[in-house]
Amino acid sequence: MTLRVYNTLTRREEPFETLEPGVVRMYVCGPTVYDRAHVGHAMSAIVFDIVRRYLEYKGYQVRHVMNFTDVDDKIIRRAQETGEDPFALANRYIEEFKRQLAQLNVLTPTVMPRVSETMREIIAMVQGLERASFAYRTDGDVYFRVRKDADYGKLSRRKLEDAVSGTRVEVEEGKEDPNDFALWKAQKPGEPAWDSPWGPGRPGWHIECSAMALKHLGEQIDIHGGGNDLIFPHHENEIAQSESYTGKPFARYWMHNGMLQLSGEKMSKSLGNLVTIDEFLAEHEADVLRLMILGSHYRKPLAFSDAVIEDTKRALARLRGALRPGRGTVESGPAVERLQAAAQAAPAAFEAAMDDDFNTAAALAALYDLVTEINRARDAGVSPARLGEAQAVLVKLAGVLGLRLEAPAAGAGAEAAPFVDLLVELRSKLRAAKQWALADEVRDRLLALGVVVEDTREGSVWRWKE
RNA sequence: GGCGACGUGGCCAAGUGGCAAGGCAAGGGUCUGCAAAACCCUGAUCGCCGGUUCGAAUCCGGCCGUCGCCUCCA
Repeated sequence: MTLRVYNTLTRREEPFETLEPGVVRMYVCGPTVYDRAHVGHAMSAIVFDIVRRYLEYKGYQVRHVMNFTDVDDKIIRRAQETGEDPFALANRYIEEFKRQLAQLNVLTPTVMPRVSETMREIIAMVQGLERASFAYRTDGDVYFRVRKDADYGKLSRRKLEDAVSGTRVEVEEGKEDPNDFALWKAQKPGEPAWDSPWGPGRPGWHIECSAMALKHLGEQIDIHGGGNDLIFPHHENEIAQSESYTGKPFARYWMHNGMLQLSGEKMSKSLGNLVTIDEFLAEHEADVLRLMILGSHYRKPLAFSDAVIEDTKRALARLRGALRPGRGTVESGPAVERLQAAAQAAPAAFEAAMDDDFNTAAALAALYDLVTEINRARDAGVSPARLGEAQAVLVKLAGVLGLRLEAPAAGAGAEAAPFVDLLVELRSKLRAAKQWALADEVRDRLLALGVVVEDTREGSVWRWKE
């Protein structure tokens, strides 16, 4: 099976072929670091983490670049409001986001460049565009000449005329066309600035990504990703700049994830309906957010609500429950054969789903099917060793999706375990003596302390409550 | 106003021409002293109306509804 990927540029699913065999160059737009990151940012990072993990599972070497936009109007404004140094402010949020990515089990991108570290390349690129008359200057500003770019609008399928008739295009002094966008902005009083051929100033919003992709991945890349709210104008403008500069097609596949919806609306700062990553992680595990995302297709909007979170927690408990050891002794026979057949079939079903434009919901269904078979086998008394073979497949495939499937490490768990063992053992004696009331009280009170006790045919087992 | 996406059982959500995945919830059953977990079973004429087709959730047209982009946005 070959991987097929939906390409926003062509609005179709296409077979995935890389520019260089075995290597994937992937650029994903990271956040503008002026405020705390919310779960929408996490979603984007997780979606492309899954893409990366699956590509690596398929044997590709992935060069994954995710940028930080640390030079920007909003950062400067925020810094002016708080009196903080804009670089210090940006740096703080960068470190915070990196920590959150690690907590979310997102593999560290190969490179995480910043605008402030890419200034030389940005300036060179603007100069190149100016030389080729794709750019022009007005005072200390430099604009991209949209009319000069014949296929401008091909990603968002927008015609220049449509935008012109709209009322929202801001009219700025000196622009030849309202659709022209800034490549370089002249310094205003109190703003940080870099020296350039056009005087002190800073880059416009879109040029950074073009420059960082060029610097770290080359003139042409395989995958360019981001949220679908970036299609226009950000990615449209990136294409315009990069392709006008190099004369070559920029990205082979444009991938865009859908937006997280909170009470039916897109989660965003302007609407104020957001949940920060730290707020989420304070109450739920990282696997919960990831499993929510995996449950639907990455291109579609995803419903985010307390009800969905709670459902997902229970679904996660089901996945984890399949990893319980069991105490059977059956080493062969129909139950074992059935389990082995399921374990063998699972990877193929999983890959078929993932090969179809990363259909994680269908891939998860393959995992749940395996879960059912493992549980069946356990009920049928299959030995821990035979069970373990199938469980290893489950753990491996879940790992490709970035799910850890590890129960949270209970704080004082290690020290408390012998005491819980003792209580459970004593309770077993009570049960043997049919002292039901006392036995039930022990179980109830342990549950209140976060310990789940379950009685099986082979004896009582316990685990920390999730 | 322009561009685009979506509407599948109580909820979340796959499926884009051939008997409608999966998860959660609900009901019934097995097991159990009880419980929990697990397993088995039960349930959808796929927004509405037309059309194409031997056959449509899936293609085409219309309508209704929801959402996104067009300004910063993952």
